[in-house]
Amino acid sequence: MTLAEQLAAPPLEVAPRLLGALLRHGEVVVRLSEVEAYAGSTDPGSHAYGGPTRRNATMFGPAGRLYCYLSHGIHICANITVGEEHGPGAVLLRAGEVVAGLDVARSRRPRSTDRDLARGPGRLGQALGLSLGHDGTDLATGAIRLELPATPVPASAIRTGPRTGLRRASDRPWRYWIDADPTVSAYRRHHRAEGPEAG
DNA sequence: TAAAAGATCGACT
DNA sequence: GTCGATCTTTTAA
Repeated sequence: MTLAEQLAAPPLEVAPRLLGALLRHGEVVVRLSEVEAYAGSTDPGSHAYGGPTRRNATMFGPAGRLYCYLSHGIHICANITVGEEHGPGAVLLRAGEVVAGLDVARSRRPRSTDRDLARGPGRLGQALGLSLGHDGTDLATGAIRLELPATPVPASAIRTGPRTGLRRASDRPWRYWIDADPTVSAYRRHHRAEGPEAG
C-alpha cells in the first residue's frame, strides 16, 4: 500500500491517523502531535473554498503531497494533501515534537526551548527548514518524507476541538491532538475574530 | 503567568 | 488595497 493510498480518505478520517506520524526533512524528524482537517471546497475555513487558485493548486493535486504556504509574510505553514479523487482536502500540521536532528532544529530556532521548537504551524515549518519551494513535494519520494505510525494512536488518546485562529467556520471540531502531549499548542481564538464569543 | 500589540510578504478582489 | 489556518516581544500583576 502506497502512502498516497493510505491518505486517500476524507480529511476527517485521515487527520487522526496522522497523529504520531513522522515527518522527515534531512536530519530533522518531527513526530506530529496536533493537526487540523480542512474539508476543501465545502469548508469556509479552507484555502480551497471557492475553487482552485494559484496558491492552493497543490490542494487540488493528488494526495500525499506537501502543501506549503506563507502566512503573515514570515511563517511557513505545512499541510498534507489528502482525500479521494484529487479532492481539495488537506490536513494542516499544527504542532509536533522534534525527535531527531535537534541540533539543526535548535540552530534554526535559537530562541526556542526544545519543547517549543515545533509547537505551532509556523514553528514546525521553521524547525524543519521548509520554504515555499517545498510546495508540492511528494512525501513518498521527495526531499521531505512522511511515515505513518505502524500502530495508530489509540482513539482514547486522541482529543478533538474547534480549530484555532480561523475567522470563519471556527466552530467545527476538526482539530485533533494527542492528549497530554506537551507539544500541543493552546487554543486561541483569532486575534480579530468577529464580535464576542457566540453562545 | 497572562494578556496585548507589532511584524511583514504573497494572494486575492 | 486589504487580509491572513501565526509567532515574538513587551507590559502588567
